[in-house]
Amino acid sequence: MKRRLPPRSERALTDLEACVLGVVWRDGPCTAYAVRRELAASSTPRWSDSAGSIYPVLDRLMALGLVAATARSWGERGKKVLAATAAGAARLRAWVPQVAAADVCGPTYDPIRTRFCFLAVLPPARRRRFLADAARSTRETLDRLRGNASRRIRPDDFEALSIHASVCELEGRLRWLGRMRRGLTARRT
Amino acid sequence: MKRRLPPRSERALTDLEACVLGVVWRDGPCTAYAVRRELAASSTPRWSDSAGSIYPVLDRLMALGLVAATARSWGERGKKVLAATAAGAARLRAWVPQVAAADVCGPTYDPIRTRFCFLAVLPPARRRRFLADAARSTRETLDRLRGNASRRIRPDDFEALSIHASVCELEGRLRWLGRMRRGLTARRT
DNA sequence: TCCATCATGTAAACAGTTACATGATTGC
DNA sequence: GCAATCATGTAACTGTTTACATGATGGA
Repeated sequence: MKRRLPPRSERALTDLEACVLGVVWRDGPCTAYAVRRELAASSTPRWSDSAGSIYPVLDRLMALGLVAATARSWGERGKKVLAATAAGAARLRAWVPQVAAADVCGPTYDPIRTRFCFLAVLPPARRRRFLADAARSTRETLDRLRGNASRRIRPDDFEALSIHASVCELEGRLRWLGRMRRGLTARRT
Repeated sequence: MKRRLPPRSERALTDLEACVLGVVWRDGPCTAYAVRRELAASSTPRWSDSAGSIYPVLDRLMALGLVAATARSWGERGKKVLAATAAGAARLRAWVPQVAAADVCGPTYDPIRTRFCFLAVLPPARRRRFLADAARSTRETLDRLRGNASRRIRPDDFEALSIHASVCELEGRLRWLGRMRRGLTARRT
């Protein structure tokens, strides 16, 4: 029984690893706590803000030599100030442009769409309600995002600019939901 | 040290569990293998088509009484024909409309957007290339999806209709990428 | 003085992936 | 006869989450 998983140093970074590396590169020098807060505040809460995920990832990045820590005295345990190394920046530069590969550019996973696939399980009246609820909830999020996006954004603040991506995505979803709604209503008569 | 995770029967279904339940409900009676093929063929390959994920999930669903299996003789191990129980259909009916809750209606996780957030790590010329590559790759996927969506779709085939959601999403992404591209180019001069 | 926030971690549980393993059936 | 597909699973691993645990700092 031969297991030959490639050693970690040869494997591609996971999205979480790359993301943490990116935050350290962009915001560093900073503490692990700050990274955690940053990820939690992200408009897409893909990852939990738990310590249990960030610290192991940072340990891995340090073992790979992509992130370096310098100790500062603080309290009993001290604190570590993190920064991306030159190798870390290079690794990030290699990771970012990988868009053609695999399924990076395909449709994303959308819980609404997944639920919609099984809409036949609901009676017709509740199908319409589903679409109405989804549209309302999406519109609420959209309004909130538009509020954030209307601020003045520096042209190199790519994270802030990325809010526009979410806006366009949700606008697309609303168009789709509207179409589906009209489809259901048309058939009702 | 008290660990009190709620017992499985009280916990909400994960999206994968609900999805497998949904496929069994919709396509059943069918084998586990057919469910696996179905998930693999899904336009959003969120989950791998591996046996190692499907069989444990089906075991859990059976333990919960949401899916029932009847054995058929086939080869040495036999085969199991699966179908959703009444409780399974009820559970699915409860799961589908949960759209207001939590982050179901927020922006999805988009690897492109995540990469974009760290675009500052690239020199300006490569930033433009990133956007061009992402747009080309997205357009390719979009053309393929539009091909599928142009077929005649029965009005209650919600899975087929859900392709339109992916189309709208990718159209939204293209609009965003175009805007970002113009933004970069404008500043270049 | 007390509370929110800053700060660092660990242990257990769990979900999901990868790789391995086996065999039957069907069509060329 | 052989390859593709149908069919069912297991074992090891790994990444992530949940919950627990501790303590410092600074402001009300």
